[in-house]
Amino acid sequence: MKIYNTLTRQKEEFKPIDENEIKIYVCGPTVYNYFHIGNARPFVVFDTLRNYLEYRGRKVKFIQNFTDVDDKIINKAIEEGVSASDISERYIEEYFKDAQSLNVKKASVHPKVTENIEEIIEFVKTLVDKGYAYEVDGDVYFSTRKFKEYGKLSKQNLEDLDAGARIEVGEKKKDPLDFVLWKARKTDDEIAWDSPWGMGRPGWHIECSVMAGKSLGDTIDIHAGGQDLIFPHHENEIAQTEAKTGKPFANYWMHNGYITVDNEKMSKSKGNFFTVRDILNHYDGDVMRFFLLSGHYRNPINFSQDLMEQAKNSLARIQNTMMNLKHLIDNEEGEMTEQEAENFNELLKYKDKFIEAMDDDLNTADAISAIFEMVKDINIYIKDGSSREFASKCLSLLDELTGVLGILRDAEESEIDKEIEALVEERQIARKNKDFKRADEIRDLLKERGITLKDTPQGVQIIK
RNA sequence: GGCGACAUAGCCAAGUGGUAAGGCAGAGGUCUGCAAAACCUUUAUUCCCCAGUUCGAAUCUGGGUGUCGCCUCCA
Repeated sequence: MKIYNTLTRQKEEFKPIDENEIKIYVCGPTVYNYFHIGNARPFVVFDTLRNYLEYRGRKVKFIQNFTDVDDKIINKAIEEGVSASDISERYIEEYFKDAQSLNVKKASVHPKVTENIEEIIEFVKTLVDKGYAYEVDGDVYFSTRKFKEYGKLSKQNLEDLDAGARIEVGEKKKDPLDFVLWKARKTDDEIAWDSPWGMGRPGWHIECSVMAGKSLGDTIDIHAGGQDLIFPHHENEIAQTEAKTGKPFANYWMHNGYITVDNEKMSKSKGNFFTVRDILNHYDGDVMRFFLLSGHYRNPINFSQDLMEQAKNSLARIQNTMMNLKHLIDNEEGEMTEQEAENFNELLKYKDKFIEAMDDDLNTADAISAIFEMVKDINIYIKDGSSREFASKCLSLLDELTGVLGILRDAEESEIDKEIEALVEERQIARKNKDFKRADEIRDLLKERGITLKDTPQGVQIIK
């Protein structure tokens, strides 16, 4: 498969370090709030990458951290009069709920910063010992200019960065380009750990370097995240890690594009965000996931209700075909005819197209169009009914491909209660007697209760 | 100022040298007691503009225009 590598700014053939296990690290959320759909994009995109690699027979070790100590968490804790860990624990739990709604699987490991303090201190100590970092009044900073390749990911050079850099109030670094590895505690009640430099806590960038290295080793295959992390976060991770190990940190860097609202980047600081929790009140997680995968992951996607409606309607097309196939499986029998075997064979070309698209830097938009083409052909093939075997094989093929994208999970087979069964039965009798007034009455009645009836040659199809 | 992305139908969106995929919405039709679903037909001589390279450009090159982003916490 080909992957666009931010490091080289081109698509490259993906060659794992270890053929038997692919190592992926994705920057996870700072847990101080519900996450918004912009945050959700990398979760969904890289979960899809993982699904696809596994679908192609790879084993994947997938790490996604939780930043559970940070100014924002501390501020929120003060605001609510609770401890920082109360806040982070709460939103980690909420993360898993929303992730599940989006069909984002748990990572192989979800490391937390607070569980890696010792390793972080060790890491910082090594950098100080090697002369890459220095301490000032309990703060420890990384000497950016000492790392000769600084800027290689974001393609910035030090002089240009220098011009724009600023020293924030309270910072004691020697050079505006230096960044903090360890922060001294400011007040006595602030969450802090003991260290060679006194009580304090880790800076933001160091945690990912430490947790990635701990779970995956010095060099990993793919490091991924949102485009806004390229600079400074990922640039700093490279500097720290490569200064320490002398080896490349990650072979491939993948970055997803933003979600915009009215063509502006959605972000917590701008306040123009929609949380996944909130959107779930209006749309299924499946619709949101489909929406997020309907464009290429590196392009920006605009978010609006209108576009969510489009996504919902598009997805319904695939859904309908799958429901129709289920209905056939329940009501038809028999094995595939020769013609059906031939037809099924024809469908496999769309599976090839799907794989080809996904192999090309995870082109989910093209992969989805392959599914639509398959859906169209299936609809034609089953127009006048089909054998149970054919319907069943078509359905599992669709399941296979939609499963890789993580859309259209099998809905729970909800029991049809006796009362509804009786009404459907009554309607059938009314129809037989050409009492269409009563038949339509019943159909409308059930519609109000969220149940749609479709009269097919194979009998009544009861939906939801 | 430095670095970067994007511009394709009413909307969304692939396509990166060989003559414009797919979806949504709209219109007409077939099927149906009527519906629903589905199917058929229909919707870009043209891909922001100008110039160039080429037998051939939405795709490559140069120059514009417009939009957005990173350089400060941010997915």
